[in-house]
Amino acid sequence: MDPNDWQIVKSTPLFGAMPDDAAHRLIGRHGSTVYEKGALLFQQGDPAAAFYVILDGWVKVYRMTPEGDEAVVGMFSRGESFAEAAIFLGGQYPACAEVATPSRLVKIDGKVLRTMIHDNPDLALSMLASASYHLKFLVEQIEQIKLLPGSRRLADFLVQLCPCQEGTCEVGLPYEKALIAGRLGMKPESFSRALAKLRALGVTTDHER
Amino acid sequence: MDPNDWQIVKSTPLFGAMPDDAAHRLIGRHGSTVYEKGALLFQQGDPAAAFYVILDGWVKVYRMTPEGDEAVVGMFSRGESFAEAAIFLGGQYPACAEVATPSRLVKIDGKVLRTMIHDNPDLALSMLASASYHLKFLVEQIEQIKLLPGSRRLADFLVQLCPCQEGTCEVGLPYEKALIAGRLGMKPESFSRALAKLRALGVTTDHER
DNA sequence: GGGTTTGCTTGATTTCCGTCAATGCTTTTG
DNA sequence: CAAAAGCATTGACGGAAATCAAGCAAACCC
Repeated sequence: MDPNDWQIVKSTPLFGAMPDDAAHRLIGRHGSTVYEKGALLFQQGDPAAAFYVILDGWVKVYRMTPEGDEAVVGMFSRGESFAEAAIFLGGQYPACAEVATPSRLVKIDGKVLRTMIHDNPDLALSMLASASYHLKFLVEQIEQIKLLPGSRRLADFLVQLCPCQEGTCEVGLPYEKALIAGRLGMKPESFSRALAKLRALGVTTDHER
Repeated sequence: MDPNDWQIVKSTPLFGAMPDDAAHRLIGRHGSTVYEKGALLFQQGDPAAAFYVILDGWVKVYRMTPEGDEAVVGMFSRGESFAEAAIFLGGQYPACAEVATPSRLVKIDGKVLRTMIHDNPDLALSMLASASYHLKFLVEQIEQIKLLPGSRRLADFLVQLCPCQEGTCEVGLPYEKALIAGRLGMKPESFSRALAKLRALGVTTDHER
């Protein structure tokens, strides 16, 4: 595996706390895989056999209703892992995952992970930390959806992207606007209007800020 | 500890997978505590030192905005544990917890838990299962809030309470209506109207169904 | 038992957001 | 280069829910 990639893997809370040889064993020999935009990684109900670490790109995790509507429950990018929790949920992914931009991912086998946890309790603690982090994120997302109007959610989202604390700054949107809209729990049209509202308060836009 | 209580504790996924002596050590000597309605267990930002198992009653877990609005992110009752994840989040509770009905709880020290996980890897696996379950629950809740109208959410909530699959049945509401409203992501007024809507479809109400 | 408090319902109004539809812009493709 | 496809914006409309405010009922308390 490329040393750069290795560094990304080691930057995750999960692998960071793990001895190198254990990490090597988990990742296995195949290393990373390249996926094109739109590729389906798994669907809700599929047997949960593996989880993923992102080396590059963005992945959308969402739920589908029988009627075909979708609700985005998470967007993940470089240095993040997702679907670890599904490994422990008794067999099935509770959501779907789709590649949102061209991406490179490392796929990690669930069975190997379980046996390794059994041997290495510290690993379990970092898995718990990772799961807890995702939990906290979801709790915050519920709070936002319940309490804040859409334009406010968008504003918060943009501020989170800003590298600087004060003054003006410019950020590139990480992925398609329709996707951001989904992530924020609204339709693309509402997203546009929310952006227009912010424009009145000094937000310029050229696909950026 | 009362044998009845002990059975409840053992019915949780967390303690069920644990040898009895380990469970005893975790719970410690004090056993259960009685809380009255409205008691604050912890607030977001408090140092996360312990988590809880419910022997009786209901506990509301919620987030507060600086403006004072609150968003309920979970309601827990007999046989459930909550705030386990916070133990692994680096020190702070990400939400508040308040006793919603008179309750009896067991408080479990986080440090003891961590050292025990270190000694007992199977325990880690059941903690992960428990955390994953909460995660899945939150994912489903986000889906519901985003995609379903309030009256539909209320209907689903009532159906979940029904013991029987078909025919008519009668259920007592587990806690105050305003709280149910919060749990479902709406205001008490909207809750009332949603109930009125269902009444047109054959739902009678006398504080029950 | 009268008075207060608390919880629930109802009404009128407003805001927000989703839907449907039309248009412009950019990118792709033959 | 022109045609087509995809994405973003904008407008008009409707429905759902929040807000403000009032009315009712049961529970609680001297």
